[in-house]
Amino acid sequence: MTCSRVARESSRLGLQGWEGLQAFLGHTRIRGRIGRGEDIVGLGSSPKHLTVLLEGITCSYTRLEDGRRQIYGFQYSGDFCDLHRYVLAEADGAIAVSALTDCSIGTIDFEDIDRAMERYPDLSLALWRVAMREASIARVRLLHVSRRPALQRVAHLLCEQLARLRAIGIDSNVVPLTQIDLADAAGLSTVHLSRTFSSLRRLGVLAEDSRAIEVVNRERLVQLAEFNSHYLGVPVALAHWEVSTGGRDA
Amino acid sequence: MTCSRVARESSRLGLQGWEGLQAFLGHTRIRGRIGRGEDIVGLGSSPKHLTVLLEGITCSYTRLEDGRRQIYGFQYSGDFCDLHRYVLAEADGAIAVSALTDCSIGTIDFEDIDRAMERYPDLSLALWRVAMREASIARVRLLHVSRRPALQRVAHLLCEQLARLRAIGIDSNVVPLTQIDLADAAGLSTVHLSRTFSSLRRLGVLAEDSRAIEVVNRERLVQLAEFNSHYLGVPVALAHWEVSTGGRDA
DNA sequence: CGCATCATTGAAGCCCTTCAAGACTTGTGG
DNA sequence: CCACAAGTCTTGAAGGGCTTCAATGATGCG
Repeated sequence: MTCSRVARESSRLGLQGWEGLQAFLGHTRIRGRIGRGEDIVGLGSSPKHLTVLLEGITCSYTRLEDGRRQIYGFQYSGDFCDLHRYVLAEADGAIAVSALTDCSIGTIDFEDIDRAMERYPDLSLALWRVAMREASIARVRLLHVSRRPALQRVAHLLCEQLARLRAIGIDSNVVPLTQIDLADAAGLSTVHLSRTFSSLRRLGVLAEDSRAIEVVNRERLVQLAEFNSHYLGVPVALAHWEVSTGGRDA
Repeated sequence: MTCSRVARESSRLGLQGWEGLQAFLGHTRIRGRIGRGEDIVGLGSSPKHLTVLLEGITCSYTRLEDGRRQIYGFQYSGDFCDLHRYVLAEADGAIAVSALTDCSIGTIDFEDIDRAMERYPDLSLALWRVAMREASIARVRLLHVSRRPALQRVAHLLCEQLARLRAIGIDSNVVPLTQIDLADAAGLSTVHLSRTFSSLRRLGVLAEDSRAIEVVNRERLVQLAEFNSHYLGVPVALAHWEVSTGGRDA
């Protein structure tokens, strides 16, 4: 079941050939579980394989000397954790990935990717496209952090997470992150993020009582954020292919 | 002479095979001159070709409804202006490119790229790598805009421009941009950027008198910015290949 | 020479940060 | 089952970095 997520992710992001998809994903090795808070890809490390998130939520981030964290993006079930490392392995050791919930992960050796791309040249275009979507997300975040006040910035972040969750089949109104995570992604202090949440509750966008981050007025949220999901590259047709990795599931 | 810049850019960014390089760059068509301030790639448009900057400086940016501009990156002679559009043509019409100085540009049809990549599969990896370097720059900017005060942010931006200019053979202490451009890239108001420049002059980093943005103490600037050029992927060996595009030079 | 662009400086004020303390939740062990 | 600890969230108060508004100076181009 987790494996189908990988397929879905790949399919929705532009992998067009079924064969290439198989060739690529067939090499996924189930690696087992990672506890919440642990690093999946460390700051200095550069393993020779790609990490696939099978279940759970992770974030890519860097830490400043003083310990503050900047989150570049979130990964959900089926996302690649460190695709940027495939072409810039040496250059981009500055980005780490850590588990925000308990996760289960798989890996695909770079060598296997190399070989799959030799047989299916379109695969590299597909992966390039996936990587560029992440880049788009970072650019949009830059725009908001740079130019938008906290309320819109947070609203946009919430919209984005809901849209991405929906894209992998989770149609919920709850954003499964902590305020701390959102603050580190939005470039705000946790204190001010909490105050921003108060405003959003007062505006009737977030649930007043719920302990979870629950959106009760999606339309208003989108409107506040001036959210346009275009940059997420949500597909026209969302295929739901099933694929077996043939792995020993942990 | 402008054409050699294209070759140099490509070579320094990981294009390893001479043949693939030729096959790719041979399709460059000289398009002529663009005046300062003009848009090279508009906000809604999506032409079916790649734009190569042969001479001059451009920036990629988006504009908010109120007219404010966020600059994502600068392009110098030899850089691609809109490589992101090759794999995400539809999705990323939100980014425009405009000329910050008078420029001369060339184009390469997407179709020609497709064909070159069929013959030289490594070409797609090379271009992917080039695109990822841009993404790295955007991520580093996000980090600074999000977490660093104006002084360090501006210092870092200046370091980056000097490093990139040096990488294309321009070893100058002058950053050929306006304060307005830098402010829009750093996410600061022009007023505060001007004040930040005052500080940098008082610190002996920028020239006191010069009207241009002239760095007189590079070491101190790097130190202030905590600059590490790693993310720019500066090559170990910087080849200086010459290549003729065989075009009618405008 | 006049006009547009760019740069500088002052003043007022707001958004957000930091510090600090307390409430609430969750899980863990006695 | 309760006590305790650790993590998360909330709220208040003080202060600072940056923005906006406004006016002026400097530069360069037709």
